[in-house]
Amino acid sequence: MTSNSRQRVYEIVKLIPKGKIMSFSQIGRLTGLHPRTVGNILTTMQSEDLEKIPWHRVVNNKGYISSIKLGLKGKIQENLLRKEGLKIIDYQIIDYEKYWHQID
DNA sequence: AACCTGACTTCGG
DNA sequence: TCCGAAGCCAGGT
Repeated sequence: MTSNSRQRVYEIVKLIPKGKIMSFSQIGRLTGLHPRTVGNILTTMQSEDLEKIPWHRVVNNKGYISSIKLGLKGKIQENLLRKEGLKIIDYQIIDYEKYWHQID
């Protein structure tokens, strides 16, 4: 079910602390969804959810802001992450390995 | 039911 | 190390 998967993804993303990041594949493992599906869910978030869920803390496996493909949203994500103290050059988070949020 | 698509990953050269 | 191709599969049409 779509909304069911969506809620599972939201629950995980909500757990990411400020200044930390998670990858699509990490979230995929925790929710049992394919990483691409996680991305699909995040692209189709309603504006009401965008305010409540720290969607900007989700990046790809290489610490790259892949939402740049969507246009403006990518720039917004970059700005939000910078506000949380991350250094980013050309949508690539510097030293991204240090910022993974691990859930065991 | 079949086919298409994508905020992804992995692998081979 | 860097790129492109191949694999992936849930959702939408």
